[in-house]
Amino acid sequence: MISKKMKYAIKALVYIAQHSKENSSVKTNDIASKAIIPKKFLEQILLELKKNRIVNSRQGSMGGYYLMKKPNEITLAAIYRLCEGPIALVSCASLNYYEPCSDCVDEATCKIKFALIDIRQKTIANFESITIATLI
Amino acid sequence: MISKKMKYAIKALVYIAQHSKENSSVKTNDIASKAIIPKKFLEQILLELKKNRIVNSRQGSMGGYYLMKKPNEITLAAIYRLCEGPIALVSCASLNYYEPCSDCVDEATCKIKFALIDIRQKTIANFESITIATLI
DNA sequence: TTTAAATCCTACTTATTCTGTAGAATAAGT
DNA sequence: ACTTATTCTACAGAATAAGTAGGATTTAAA
Repeated sequence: MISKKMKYAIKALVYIAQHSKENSSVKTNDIASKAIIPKKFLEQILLELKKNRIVNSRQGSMGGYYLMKKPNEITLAAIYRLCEGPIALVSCASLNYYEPCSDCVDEATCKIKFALIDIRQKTIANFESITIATLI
Repeated sequence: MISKKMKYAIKALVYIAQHSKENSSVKTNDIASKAIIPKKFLEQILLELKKNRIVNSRQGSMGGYYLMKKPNEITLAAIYRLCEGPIALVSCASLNYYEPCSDCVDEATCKIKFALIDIRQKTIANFESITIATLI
């Protein structure tokens, strides 16, 4: 199960994609009330999405958030990595966040590792097939 | 990422599958020391695997654990559900543990739900393709 | 029948993560 | 200046993770 953070992130991105017209931005307040997300929690999430260049923002009274990428370029995989961490089920099966298992007996012959690398590949493919565009 | 509990469960099941001969059982102590798993934690995990009829046990000095199913009948999906809960990423996309989202705006038209039901199906297929037999 | 060795059971602990809140600083438009 | 937004940092309460502790129970063998 994903965290509420990730669910809110998805809902917020979908909302922004649906409600931003040409050169416009969407306010945190609107997203929070319409998509039913605790506002102060949402602020933090949007800030993190901004740090990762998925959205950008304008401050001030005409401010708000807007997407920095096309909806079909924002994949579930990217959101997952941001909110939940590595997609791999164990660190030794991760490409970007590889770490040996502290309780590993023999990594070279560990069949669990190879099986979970296979799962990771399939999961990434699944997660990349879904984007904000498919959720609008 | 899976919990240590689940990783230990997998390792223990693999160890039992590898080391139980005809009518024999495997001791917690052996599993713990050879597979590098904290013993008291492992006890709890094996107890839970027993409650779920994946393993069975004998008490006493010749006691220990043995598989209740064939290795190829113990799927990653079953172990996951036992250790981590539902496979679905959100409760509203779960079949066995369905619950509506508390923050849902309109479930009937929620595209996130449908996308995550799709992900669930694919994940289940992936998790069922791996069994203890493939990890021996 | 006693004893040793194993599982079984319940409770507790410690650290971390999750899910938010609070409040002030900063920026921009009117 | 004033209003309205984002930005930043800190904090708090609850839940979960990852074990530990200690004894009760069961069984086989001496």
